[in-house]
Amino acid sequence: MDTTHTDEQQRSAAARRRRELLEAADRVVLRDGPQASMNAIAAEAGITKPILYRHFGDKGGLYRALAKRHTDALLSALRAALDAPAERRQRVEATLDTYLAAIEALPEVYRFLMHPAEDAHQPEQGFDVGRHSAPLLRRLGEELAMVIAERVDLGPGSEQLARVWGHGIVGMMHAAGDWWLGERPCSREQLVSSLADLLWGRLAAAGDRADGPGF
Amino acid sequence: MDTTHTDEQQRSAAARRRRELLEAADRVVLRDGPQASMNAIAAEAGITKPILYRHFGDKGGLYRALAKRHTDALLSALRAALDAPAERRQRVEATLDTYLAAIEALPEVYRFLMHPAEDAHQPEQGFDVGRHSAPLLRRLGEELAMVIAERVDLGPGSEQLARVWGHGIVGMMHAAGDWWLGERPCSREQLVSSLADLLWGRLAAAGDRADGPGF
DNA sequence: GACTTCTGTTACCGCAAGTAACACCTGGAG
DNA sequence: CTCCAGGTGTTACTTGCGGTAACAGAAGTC
Repeated sequence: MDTTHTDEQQRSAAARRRRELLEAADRVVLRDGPQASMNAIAAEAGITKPILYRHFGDKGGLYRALAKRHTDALLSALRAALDAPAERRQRVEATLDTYLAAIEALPEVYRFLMHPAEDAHQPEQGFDVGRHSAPLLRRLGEELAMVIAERVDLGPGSEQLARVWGHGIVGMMHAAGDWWLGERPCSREQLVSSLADLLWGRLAAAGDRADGPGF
Repeated sequence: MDTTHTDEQQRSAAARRRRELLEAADRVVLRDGPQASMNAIAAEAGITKPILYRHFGDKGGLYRALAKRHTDALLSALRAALDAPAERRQRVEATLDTYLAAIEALPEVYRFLMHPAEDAHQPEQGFDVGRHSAPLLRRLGEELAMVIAERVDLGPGSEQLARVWGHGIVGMMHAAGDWWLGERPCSREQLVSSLADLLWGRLAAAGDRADGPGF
């Protein structure tokens, strides 16, 4: 082609710019929390607001682009743990541990993805993360359901059972991880094995205590 | 004791007013979704903004008061199911069913408690529910942990195990319920028994499918 | 009648999302 | 060389929210 701007060059330039903007947004969000303003993000990127809006449409669009990066990274790590060649319990534990290690390593990213507007000292402006955290959990749940359905022999109604379990297990992992990240009541290994024990029916198998009719 | 305003009368009048305001806020939130504005709530109550602020401090205060009502109601229903005299599996199922019945009966309340800013067509102003949904789930998790710890014989480390399980089970129930409420893929009874099966270790007990190394 | 206290109001501030309108550069077309 | 097209970027604005003075009336107390 010619010496100058072809369409492809323009497109790749735009994509590169988009990546730069996303990285700037990432820095600001990780520094200021989820209530980072569009002005602040634009300033971090060295530009002004309307450019952000030209690239991402609105704040939700920017957020979605930002969340997709992290979400995809987490998902591929989980898939790897889930597909490793080992027996079931080990793989469940590895998957739980991968998730917990991820949220432990980058708690700001995690909080940004899952919790809207942490410290709203001023008004409550902030990324509407709640609306988008559901999609992440849903994706995880569906993904896990697929894996369960295609690997475990559950008899009739297996598909529905697998989906219920997929979402339920993801929710268990998420809630326990959220609580653990806040209080750090035990080591990661302990948490992993406790959760795996739960999934392995230890609650059902345990005996009642001396007092009361038992749980 | 005069003919008119004693302190107690004033206090009870203030409390009654507060209840009226909360009921108005409830109506607006349930009609307009979580992004209901303070102006709209004040208008519904037949007054103007500053009065709301005198009563509740700020928007978060109003939200907390609003959430506490629903949360307390849900919690007492769950406690009843959890404390019923029956064997463990039946009580687990009854508790799950109570929770699911509650969110099924009043999905708007549920969404308000759990999901921030549903339809932000305008900006993303809305109640910062995410910050407060965590407390609800935490309360549920801790409550369940107490029940488990005092009823089930778990041997050494039982307290930590019970807390992990409490939060994990609550998260499982929450995520599965959220997904079920959105997609309605099966009946409530089916969901309940599927989740109970999961807790009873059916995932661990199931065999591998013909292909692959098994999950 | 003055003083407090509770009710309520109007009018404003600050700040954030989002937009319109304008300015600049750079390369190709007549 | 000039004019146009499409990208970059800007300033300045609107709208709508949370939140807050500052003020006004009613009613009981001294």
